[in-house]
Amino acid sequence: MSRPTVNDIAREAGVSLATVDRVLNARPGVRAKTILAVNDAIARLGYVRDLAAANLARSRSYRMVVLLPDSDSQFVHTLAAALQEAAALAAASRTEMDLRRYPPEDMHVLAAHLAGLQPDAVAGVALMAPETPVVRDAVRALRLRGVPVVALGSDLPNAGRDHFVGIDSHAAGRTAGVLMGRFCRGLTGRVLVIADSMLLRDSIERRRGFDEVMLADFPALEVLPTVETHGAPDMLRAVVGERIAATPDLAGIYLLASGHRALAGLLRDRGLLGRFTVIGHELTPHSRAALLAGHLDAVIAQNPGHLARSALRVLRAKADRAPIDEGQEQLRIEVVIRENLPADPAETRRADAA
Amino acid sequence: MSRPTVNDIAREAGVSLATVDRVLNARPGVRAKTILAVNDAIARLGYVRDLAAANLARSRSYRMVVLLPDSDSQFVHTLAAALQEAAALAAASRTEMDLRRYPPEDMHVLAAHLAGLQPDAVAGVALMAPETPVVRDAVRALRLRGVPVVALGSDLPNAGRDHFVGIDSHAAGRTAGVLMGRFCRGLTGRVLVIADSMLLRDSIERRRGFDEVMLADFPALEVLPTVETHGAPDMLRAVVGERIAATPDLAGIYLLASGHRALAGLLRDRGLLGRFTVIGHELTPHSRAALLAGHLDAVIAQNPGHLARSALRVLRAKADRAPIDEGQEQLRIEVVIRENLPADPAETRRADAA
DNA sequence: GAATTTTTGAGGTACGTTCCTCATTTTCAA
DNA sequence: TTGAAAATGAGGAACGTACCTCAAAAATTC
Repeated sequence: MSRPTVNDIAREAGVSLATVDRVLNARPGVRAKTILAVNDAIARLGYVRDLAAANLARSRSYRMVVLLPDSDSQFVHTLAAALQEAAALAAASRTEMDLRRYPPEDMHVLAAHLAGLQPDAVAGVALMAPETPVVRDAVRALRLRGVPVVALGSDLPNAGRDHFVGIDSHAAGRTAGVLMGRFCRGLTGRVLVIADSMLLRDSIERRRGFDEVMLADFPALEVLPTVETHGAPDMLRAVVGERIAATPDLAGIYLLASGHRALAGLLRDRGLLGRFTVIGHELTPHSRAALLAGHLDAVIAQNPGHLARSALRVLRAKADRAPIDEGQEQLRIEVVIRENLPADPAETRRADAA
Repeated sequence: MSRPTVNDIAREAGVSLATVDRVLNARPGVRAKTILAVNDAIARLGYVRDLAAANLARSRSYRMVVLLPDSDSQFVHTLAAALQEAAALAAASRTEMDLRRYPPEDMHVLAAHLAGLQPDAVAGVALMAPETPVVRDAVRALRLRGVPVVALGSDLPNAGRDHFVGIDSHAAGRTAGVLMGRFCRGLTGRVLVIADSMLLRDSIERRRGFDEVMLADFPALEVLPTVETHGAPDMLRAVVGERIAATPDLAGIYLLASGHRALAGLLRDRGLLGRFTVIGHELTPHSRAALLAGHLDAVIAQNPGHLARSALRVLRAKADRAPIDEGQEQLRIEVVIRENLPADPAETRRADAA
């Protein structure tokens, strides 16, 4: 009738509750034959462990440490907010989050942070960091001490992280390339690429994907060398301004990372708004505003809420040694234009309050 | 130190456990003043109800009925599979799903189905159906009997559903319009629109959004009247074939609903593959194949897995009278092109098995 | 076949909440 | 001031699982 319980399994398998428990929780002291009998009964009855009861009985709680760079990037801010929100929800299932920031320029501080984590006090770690040797070693050491590690937003493939939550930067760059090429259909000209720094793996991969597509499919467009702004708006205005002036046949601008506001300001001042196809990454208040105003044609994004929830869910699964629902944790490479811009979460909250 | 429990609240508020329980579960028989005192204590302690324990104690299980049209549409198939998968996961939290099909041509059968549901045996209903008067009345009656109803994929705004899980068809149509217009940059010509039936609300709204954008922003493109195929591939080949022949300056084709395979076949036979910009809706095995082959330029989609999980989560929240996390339940209008095509879930499973 | 080890059984407590009963106290209106 | 009604307290059982102990049974070794 109703769902079978451990007691039903015991009866069905003709063993005691204690034995069923030993099998279910992989405790020692059970003959292989008995294990099989129990598993048989489980399969016959279609037993599914009641997670609610199990977690309650364990009375275990999970402290997840999340490490983000302490940069003033809007994406990081948005992600931090999404993480807080996800953590508030996760609190109902005994998961708490400890969100920490580290100075983005010094990976030794991050490594020291990781080295200082006590395995018995931390159920898992999610971090967003570039894969430098220092970080790689720190992550490896942490995993050796038994702490699951999830790479957040930016992958750490060679650090042996347990999971990566985020999108494939190379495919994201390709997507940007296709949109740029198609939005510029019929045009012959050049495309300017702007990055914070080409030392970051994400930017490199985006650029690589972008170039691949442009070269193969849109030969009428020539992609210029990357202009680096180091996150400084002034630098962007100066360098990009000079480049625009020097490129009469400019068809498009590809913004690899941040700088939406500075670029919009520059174009506005020069009366160039809407003259080029502009494509960028990540949905932030600035890029959202630019999309709405029509200064920006498309954004390639990942959903920060999804990113945050996935990170916590995956860490929880890893901590429980439970399987992961790949379908649910697969982040999508979103293409956002003005028409499919999702409602602003801040707006929604304001409307709710009213 | 550790998380506060109901007992801590009782102590903090200076009342008994029974009173705390009455307040927490909105049971009658507590003075307003006392309620305030308890809520104060809750806020002071930062109490968060332990869902695991609460659900266990309730030992309530939730039977959700999901009703889908028994059409051979690939989207419905995909959604059904996603629902089964979501239900398997939800089983761990005492939620089971009863997926039923109804003949798509007869809303009276659906209405009878709804009328036959026992409120005490069903915790909630999700249904995908056009908003005919019969359906509207059946939904209203069901809600009056206390069963939460969620509209799935296609909204039922005038039936008073508790929630809509899906995307805004009008905005989806606008998105399709912008892509069509931009992908056809520089061209002057006509756009063919193909629908199963223009009696379906979704198709009407998509078309309306599409037209708005085309008219306002892309005057060089003229949108032709909708061709209806009634879901029949033969009909599509015949009618669309004739229309294509009659339209020498055809620039694009907008597929409002199904028919990806038939259209690809038709274009292939005539040697017209890749000649027009083709934009469609929903990611299915057929549209996926067409994207990969390059016969289809973009698809406007909603994530069926997300749709399924949202539906079950929202029903559960409604059944518990719990608040809904809007951010999480907000479906995105996805733009899918070849470069950001998510991994095929079937492929992933096969790879896992290997 | 005795001694030892391994496996199994029986029974209990705990987790944090829900929901019940019954007794007692407080409040309010007549 | 009294009587009825409303509010509160005290206590306990239950949900399904985890985890503990101790005793009994079975299997293994010499």
